[in-house]
Amino acid sequence: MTQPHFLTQIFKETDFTIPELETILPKFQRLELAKGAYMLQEGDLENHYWFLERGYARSYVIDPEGKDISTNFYAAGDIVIDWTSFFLRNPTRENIQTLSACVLWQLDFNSFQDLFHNIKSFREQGRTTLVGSYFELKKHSVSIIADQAKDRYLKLMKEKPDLIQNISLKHIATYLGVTDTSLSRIRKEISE
Amino acid sequence: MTQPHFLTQIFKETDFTIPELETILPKFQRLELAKGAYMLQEGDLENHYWFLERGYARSYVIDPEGKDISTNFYAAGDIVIDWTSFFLRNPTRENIQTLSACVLWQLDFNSFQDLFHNIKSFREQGRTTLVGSYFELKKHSVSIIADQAKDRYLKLMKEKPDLIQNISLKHIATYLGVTDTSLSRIRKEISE
DNA sequence: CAATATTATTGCCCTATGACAAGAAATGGA
DNA sequence: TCCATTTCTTGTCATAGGGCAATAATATTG
Repeated sequence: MTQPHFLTQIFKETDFTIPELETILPKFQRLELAKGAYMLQEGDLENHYWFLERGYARSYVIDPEGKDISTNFYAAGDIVIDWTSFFLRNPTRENIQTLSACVLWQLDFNSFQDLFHNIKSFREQGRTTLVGSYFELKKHSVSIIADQAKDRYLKLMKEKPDLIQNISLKHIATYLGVTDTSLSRIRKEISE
Repeated sequence: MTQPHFLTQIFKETDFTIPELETILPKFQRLELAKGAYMLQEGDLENHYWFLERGYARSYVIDPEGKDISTNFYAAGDIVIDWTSFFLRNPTRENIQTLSACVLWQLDFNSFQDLFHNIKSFREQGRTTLVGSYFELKKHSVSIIADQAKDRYLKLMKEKPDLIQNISLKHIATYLGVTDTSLSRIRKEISE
C-alpha cells in the first residue's frame, strides 16, 4: 500500500499510533474534482467526511428570496463537510461547490462510524474538529452582530488573506453579510 | 438511590439500556441556582455539561466596545454549555448567567469522558446534541445575514414564544442583532 | 485573439437601523 | 406600599449599507 501522504499531515503520528494510522488511512479515497463540481447539493444527504488536499471550495445556501449566501470557504488542509447532514442523517440545506480544480480525500459515513466507535483517538480527533467548526461559526456570527462591515472585512483580510486572493468578491460579500456593491466601496475606502 | 426523574426525560430508555442509565444518571449532580448567578464567566474553563430542569438562562459575550451581546437563551430541558471551552479545554469568552431561579443537573468533564468513551449510545447522544447546537447556530447566523430584523423577530416569536414572554427585550434585541430601540419599534409595527 | 460572459467599481438616491435623550411603564426591594 | 431601579417606548436626527443601473475590468472559451 502506498501511504496517502497528504492525510498524514491531518492525522499525525503524535495523535495516532502507527497501527491506528494503518487502519484509518486506507479507508479514505482520493478524488479529483473539476472547478464548479458539486460535492453536495441542497436536498442531498451528506455521506462523506472530506479533506481538501488542493484547491478551494465554498458552501452556500439559497435564501427564501433566492439569494445565494456563502456560509463558508475551504482551502487546502480543511475539512469540508455539512456536519448537520452527516451526523443527523438529514437532507442538507447547503450546497458545496469547488471553486477550482480540487484534490480531495473522502471517508464514507459507515467507515467513519467504525473508526469513531473503535478508535478512541479518532473520536477525540473528530470531536475536536467539529468543535473547531463550531468555534469558527460562533466567532463569525458574533462578528456579524458586533462589528461594522469594514471591520469584518479587515479581520478576514488578516486571518485568511488567501481567501481574498482566491475567491470572488461577490462570494466574500455574502459571507460577510454585505452586498458586493458595499464590499467594493469598503475596499476602496481601505485602499485610500 | 432515588431516580433523578428529570434526567430520564433527557436520557430515554429508547436510547439507553437500563444498566446504561444506571451508570449514567448517578454521575449527575443536582444543583439550584438563584437568579443572576453565573454558571460560567469569561476566562473560566467550562468544566461541566449542564442540563436545565427549570428556569431560564442566557449566554453572552462582551464585545471589544464593551457591548453585551446575547449569544443564546436556555429553557427547561435544554443543555447549557460552552462546547468550545468544554471540549477544547480553553478559557471561555462567554458568560452564562441564570435569568431566574434554576434547577440544574451537572456532569463534570472527567465523568463525561468516561461515559463518552465507554458507552456507545452516550457518545452518539452527545454528538447529536452538539450537532444540534451547531445546526441552531448556523440557522441563526444565516438568518442575521438573510432576513430583515422584523422577520428575525417574527421567526423567534413563532419558534420560541416562551423566550419572548420570559426574557427581557434588551437581551432578545442583541441576540437578534438589533438595538433595543429598534426592537421596540418593530414590536409596535407588528402590533398594528 | 477576438467575442462573450462574468466580476468589480462607481454614481445616485433611498431605507433600515443606530445614537442619544426623555418619558413611561414595570419590577423589585425595604 | 412607596421608592428606586431597571426596562421599554418614543421622538428627532444621523448614517451604514442597500437597490438599481451604467461602466469598467477580468476571465473564459471557441
